[in-house]
Amino acid sequence: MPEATKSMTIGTLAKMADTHVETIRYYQRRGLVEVPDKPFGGIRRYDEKAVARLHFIRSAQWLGFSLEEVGELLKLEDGTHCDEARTLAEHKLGDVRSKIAGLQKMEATLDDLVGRCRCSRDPQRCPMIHSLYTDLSDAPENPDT
Amino acid sequence: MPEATKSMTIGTLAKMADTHVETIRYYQRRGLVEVPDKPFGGIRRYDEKAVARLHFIRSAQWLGFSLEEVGELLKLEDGTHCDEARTLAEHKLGDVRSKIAGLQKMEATLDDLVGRCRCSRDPQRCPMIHSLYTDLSDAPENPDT
DNA sequence: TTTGACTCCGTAGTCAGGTACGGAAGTAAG
DNA sequence: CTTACTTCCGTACCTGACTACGGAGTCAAA
Repeated sequence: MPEATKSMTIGTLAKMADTHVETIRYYQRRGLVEVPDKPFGGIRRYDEKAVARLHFIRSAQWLGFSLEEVGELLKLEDGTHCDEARTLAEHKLGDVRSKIAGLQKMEATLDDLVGRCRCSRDPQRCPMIHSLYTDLSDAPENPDT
Repeated sequence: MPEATKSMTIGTLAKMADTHVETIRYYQRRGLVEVPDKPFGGIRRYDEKAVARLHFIRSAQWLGFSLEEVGELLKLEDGTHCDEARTLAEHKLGDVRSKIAGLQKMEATLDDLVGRCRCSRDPQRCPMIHSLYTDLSDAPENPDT
């Protein structure tokens, strides 16, 4: 582990994590990112852990977790609420698995669609798209909750 | 195909699609759901196709597509822009596939977590959660766009 | 030691995706 | 024909996740 980038300012941190200062502050307000102590009347500094945390938040979000859920996932980190953590992780696992299942269904449908759609010269022959409806509408019995 | 439920009112449609009247109207405003002609001074009626469309919208949304994207997917339906449609579907497919990959990574991590987290009596022993960071933070190079 | 960029912090605005409200008009049951 | 329930349509409001703004303080290079 390189100790190179220790003590970044929030601006540098933002660049490192490919996000914006205001977004980081927003996460801090929401308790997702720690607000480091600031040296008397000085400026707060951040390290690589903050970068990693921001990456994690962005990844989890991209995968469809809300910031609230991300917060829960992040609680698993401290290792102090092991039982809770396991329960939470099990829940998330269920979540993740049904998302995967749903996406795989969509993958199959889209793949099928792309496969059939070899009708470059005859638009009339491209009606299989209708399967988008039927294939998917019976997919998730009970989306989310 | 049963022709049973022809000519539902918007309220019935909402129930059938397990959604709300106002949501349907919102989709109509966004052009995702057709507004049928109304008989002079009467009330608009909807059929099974509308139900299917609403199911589709909800499924696609649940899978992480925005209403704007859902709109694009729905354009595939008329079969008149076959090339465009295929391109669009290919894009979505790429999207879907990387989401699946990301979620599978998360699944593995969570599964591992749940497996290791057999430390009901010793919280200190639960530090593997850190893998959430490292496993995921190098996952999607370029989330969304 | 001044200047320009950056930080801090609070508050306000934005955008997506709904959700709620309210009055007028349609409709169905008794 | 009245009463109760819907529909219609417009506008306003709400939540989540940012994004922008402004004034005061900090810091580092010239």
